[in-house]
Amino acid sequence: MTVKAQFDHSNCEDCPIRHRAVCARCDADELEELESIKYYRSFEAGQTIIWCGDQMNFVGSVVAGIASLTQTMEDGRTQMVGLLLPSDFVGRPGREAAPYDVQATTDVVMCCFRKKPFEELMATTPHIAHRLLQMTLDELDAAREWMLVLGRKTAREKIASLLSIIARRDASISQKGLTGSIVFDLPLTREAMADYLGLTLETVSRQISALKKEGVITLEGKRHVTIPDLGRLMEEAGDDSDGGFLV
Amino acid sequence: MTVKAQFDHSNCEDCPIRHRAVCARCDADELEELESIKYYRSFEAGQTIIWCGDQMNFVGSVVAGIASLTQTMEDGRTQMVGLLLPSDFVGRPGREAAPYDVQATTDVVMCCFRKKPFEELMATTPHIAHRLLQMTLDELDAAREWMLVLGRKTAREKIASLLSIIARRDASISQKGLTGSIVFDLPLTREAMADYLGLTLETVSRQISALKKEGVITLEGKRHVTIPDLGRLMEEAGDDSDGGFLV
DNA sequence: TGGTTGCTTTGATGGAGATCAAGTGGGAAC
DNA sequence: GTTCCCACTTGATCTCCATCAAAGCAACCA
Repeated sequence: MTVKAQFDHSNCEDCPIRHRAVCARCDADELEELESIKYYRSFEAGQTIIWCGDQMNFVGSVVAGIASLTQTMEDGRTQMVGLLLPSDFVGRPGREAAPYDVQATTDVVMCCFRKKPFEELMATTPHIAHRLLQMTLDELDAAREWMLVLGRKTAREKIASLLSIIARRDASISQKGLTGSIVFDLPLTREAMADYLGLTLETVSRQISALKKEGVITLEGKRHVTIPDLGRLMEEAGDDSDGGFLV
Repeated sequence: MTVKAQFDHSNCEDCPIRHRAVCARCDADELEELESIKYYRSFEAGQTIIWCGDQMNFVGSVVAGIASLTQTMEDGRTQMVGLLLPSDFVGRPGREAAPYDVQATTDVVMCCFRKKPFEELMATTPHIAHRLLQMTLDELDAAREWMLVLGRKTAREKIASLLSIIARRDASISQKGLTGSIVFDLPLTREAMADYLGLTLETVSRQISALKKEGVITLEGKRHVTIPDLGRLMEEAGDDSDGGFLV
């Protein structure tokens, strides 16, 4: 087994997969064990990747597309509790059952590792465990920041918060306009946004219309968004943080 | 260094400290290193243990009392994002700054470990890192379950959810009544409950009065609560889960 | 004893967002 | 081209909770 003491991810920029957790390409150079237990799975939009309560026999990272973590009450009320963008990790080493549904919001490609071998690898490779702890702490911070959004922000602020998260997260992938404006396609339906924000889809629609009318955002069609001034949007979100934790 | 491969916490029942993370007494038998870097700190109710953004130079567990994790917006709106009961762990190995305020809700005693030595210990003691990962995953699950409460539950359900958490958490400490009823003292002011639930203190007060009038709970004074039927309360909370993740 | 202070309760009112209900528009299938 | 379907928008109304305001109550102090 050849394991370097430290990961060097300076070359990850070229890696289309960009795993934060276990970059399938980058790490492969360092950990052939990872490579050997790796496989890919595809899911169609709307498909449920993991059902709440199911046995989980793999962990992995989202390579392409968007997946969501969702909790549902008996009467059907649902709350999205996490958004998985490319490079985000899925799975709980050391856990049997999934604590919530994982759904493909768009078409999704995942890079998976069978759980058992991955856990064994983790046990023998301290820095993978350490990396996983760091990532879990990031997720925890994101979840807690989102609790502020859910508990205390107005509908308008909630929308602005979500848009600025996606903008900042997407900005690294999509092009920034010449004037510094950010352009991206909303990867979520109004209903999915509502589920994430603890609102109804009608309220989401109304607030987006309002932001559009006031020039905070521009819409082409229903999904193509331009944000001329991210600072303005973040003010609308009541956002004093750098948003580093979020999603 | 004498480190057993596995922790045996079967004797923790007698341990008043009951650390889930690093039981100061129990682990001391196994890890004298932990003992050597351990110290205690006391905080008065209302005192801020850690300010958001501060350098954190220790990690530790709550030994007695209740602490809360709080986020505050510029305009003063605040949201509690976590409740730390005795045995809960505080701190982010590998992190510099605290992501939110930690406040003593009641008088608090903490068992602390200086961060640097603790991290070094973690690096050389895989199962401590593993234990920390498990705990962080627990916290993440709790945070996400709370997102459902904040996003989708009514005021009444929120109150019932909070009461049943405290009841289940406290039940192991306080006595269960003869009829199976649970008795405990609310460790939070109405305002603190409101901050946790994303409500106003008036709404909290009204909902508690309503639950009392309908016999779901009994109040002696303002804080002493009896829950005659936990099942009933959990129905009120809209709670289908076993609540295993929460707090 | 009376006053202050902090926590809590209760009442009256208003508003943000939910709910119910049409209606729009664009893409795919026929 | 027409039809259907789905995501979305917009309008009307209602309701739950926030807000503002006042008062109750226990502990503590002078």
